Amino acid sequence: MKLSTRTRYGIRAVLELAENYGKGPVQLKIIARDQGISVKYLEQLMAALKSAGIVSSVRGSKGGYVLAKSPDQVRLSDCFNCLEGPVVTVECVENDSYCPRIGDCIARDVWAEVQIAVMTVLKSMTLQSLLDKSKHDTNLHYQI
Amino acid sequence: MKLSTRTRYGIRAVLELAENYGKGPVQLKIIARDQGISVKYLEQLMAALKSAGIVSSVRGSKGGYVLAKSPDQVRLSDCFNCLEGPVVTVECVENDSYCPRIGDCIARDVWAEVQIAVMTVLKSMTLQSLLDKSKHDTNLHYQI
DNA sequence: ATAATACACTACTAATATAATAGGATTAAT
DNA sequence: ATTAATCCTATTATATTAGTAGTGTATTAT
Repeated sequence: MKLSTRTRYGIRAVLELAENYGKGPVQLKIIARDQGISVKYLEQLMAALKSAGIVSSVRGSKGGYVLAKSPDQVRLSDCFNCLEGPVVTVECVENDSYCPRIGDCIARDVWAEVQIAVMTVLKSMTLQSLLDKSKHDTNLHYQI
Repeated sequence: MKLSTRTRYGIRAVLELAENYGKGPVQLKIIARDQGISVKYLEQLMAALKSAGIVSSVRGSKGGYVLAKSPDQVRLSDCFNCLEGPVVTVECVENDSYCPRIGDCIARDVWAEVQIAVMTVLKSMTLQSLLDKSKHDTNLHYQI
């Protein structure tokens, strides 16, 4: 149950946008440089974040990306869902009609509870709450 | 963050052993048949569970596997760790010296909290508590 | 003893998913 | 027009997961 680079990179990118909220668009090449990610790969992550309504883009010269909402409106759970997909993919947890034993199955309960626990943590965090936590530090790069 | 078949199958197998606790060894071919898993694949999972001290084996004719402890002594977290590895693998959460920014990094806090949340759920469950939950049902197969 | 049974160990292969790269199209500012 | 940026699609490389195969070893029943 490893975290993909998609999610790790994507959340670092979104945190960088949160830092620059209200200061105009940030270009991909800047984020890519700061975070040590390829521009082309980052493009794909931003496309996903964009269609999820988390960021929006400004095309053309002097363009870039901005957060689509204020940092306190963006939950980590939204970013995670968008980048990583459902928290714990066990088909029967997502899809009630997947398995006929759904009423009886013990193991399903385990994964369902894990799912809820992770979502609860991620829903409780916003980009703003994360920034607040570390406002005493300067020049962060969220290098996970 | 998908769950591997190793973990899904392994936990189903262990639950089957829990059901048969005190009734002598259960053969791999029986578990494999019940759970719809290949014997050869299951062998590998049981080897891991054995070296983690969760199950033990009886070799030779009439042999098989048994739980090494009573079902209320086996936490789901133990099974999970053994089969799946650390809950959320983000190197910096496991290894303090991986990244120099560890003191500053915002994102790391996210994954550390997720890790704790998942472990808390899994530690709170034992094989016995799961069996108790479904004692009104007969002939379960934990078909996730 | 010997045959049958069942776990033990190691290596290999196939399938899938992740991670990343590449190239060209579109849009906007100068 | 030119430049700088996002947008879109396809392709490739790498890693992981899932599963198969074959041989070895211990134990029991006969």
